[in-house]
Amino acid sequence: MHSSVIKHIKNYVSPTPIDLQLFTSDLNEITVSKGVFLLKPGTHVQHEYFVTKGCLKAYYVDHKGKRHIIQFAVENWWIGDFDAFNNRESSKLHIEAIEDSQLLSINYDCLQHIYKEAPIFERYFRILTTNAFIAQGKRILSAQEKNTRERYLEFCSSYPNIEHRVTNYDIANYLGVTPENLSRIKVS
Amino acid sequence: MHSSVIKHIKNYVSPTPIDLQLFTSDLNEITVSKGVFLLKPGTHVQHEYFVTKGCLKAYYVDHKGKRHIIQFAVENWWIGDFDAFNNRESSKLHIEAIEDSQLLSINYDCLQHIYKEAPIFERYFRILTTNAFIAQGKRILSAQEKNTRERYLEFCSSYPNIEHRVTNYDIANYLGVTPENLSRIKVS
DNA sequence: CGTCTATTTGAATGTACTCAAAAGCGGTGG
DNA sequence: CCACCGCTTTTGAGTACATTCAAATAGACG
Repeated sequence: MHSSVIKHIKNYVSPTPIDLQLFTSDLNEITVSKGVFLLKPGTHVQHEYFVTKGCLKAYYVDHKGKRHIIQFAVENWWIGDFDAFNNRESSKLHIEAIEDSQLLSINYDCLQHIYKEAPIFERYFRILTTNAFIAQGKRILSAQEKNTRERYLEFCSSYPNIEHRVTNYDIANYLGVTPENLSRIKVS
Repeated sequence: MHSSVIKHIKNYVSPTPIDLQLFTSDLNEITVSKGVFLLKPGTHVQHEYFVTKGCLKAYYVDHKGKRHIIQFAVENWWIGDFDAFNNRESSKLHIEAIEDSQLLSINYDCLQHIYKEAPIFERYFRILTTNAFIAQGKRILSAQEKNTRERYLEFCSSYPNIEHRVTNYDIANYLGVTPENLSRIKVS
């Protein structure tokens, strides 16, 4: 039942069976239906989540009521409010299931314990975070350098098939444009 | 001579003297004058750099010849082409000294050796990268949510005093606006 | 002092935005 | 099975903000 996360881990590092046992014994399985919130603003964030099935979105609602999609997560992605989780603050994000989904959750204190006992996971998350940081840097560059159409096409190729799982409304908010504008560029 | 990086490390983790000795023995001191390039595109990236004195910028030149500032680095910041460094690719960035600067460099192979011998540095860089990732996420949100003036003021407060060390031209490129536009918002 | 670069100002253009409304689509219940 | 409801997508018109191109001014550095 933890096979997908084990496979993911082994893509990056080579843990011993004991390391893996330590890690997976702290995971909990969660099932959420489409439309259900895993997290809402103001919550004390105790967990991060690995998606084994389904699709979710994390978004921020600004002071004008505008929604900004921080990330989508499909199978084999981690999702959470990383700022709140790591800095022990209350959440500023909504995390909502876009499809019926299955997740594995890891608790903050458990993760600290894992880091202490099995530093290989320090390495695993260092590598994941480095990759995420690099990808996010490219997202900034892309927003500065490219127009809406180019960014939309880039988005579709970097999250394959996601345009069929997610509304244009959400994609527009991810790209930082209005749904009207995204619609227009798709037509012409 | 490595005191500033040691102090920085101790802000995040608690290495043993042996760990520190291992780390600092692999550092090399570098002095660069204003205007000198530490890195140019197409170079095989072997090092990342810790700034002990001075100020540098990392930027990308796109296919239209436009410059995009990826990051500035002042005292106690790490700078480098993280994508190229971590993925063993050739550089896509320019890194240039804005002031006469002093740096400590760490070699890729040395760093892998350090990770193996002293996993505490795996932790150090995991924490730094996590913080950088979170800060960068805020930069994306800020660009979507705020206008140029608000972003400029935010920039000045998050990099204190940097507006006196860096040209408006560079700040505009960092913010993803034209120098003309930045000039206008500062007047009115 | 002269040159080179950075900054400011001006005018015209363009892209994306807002507000508004219509059309399309999917799901639910009668 | 169809009618209705809510949400998403599309279309339209007017507006705002940043851009481009051009030129003048100011500042830094040798």
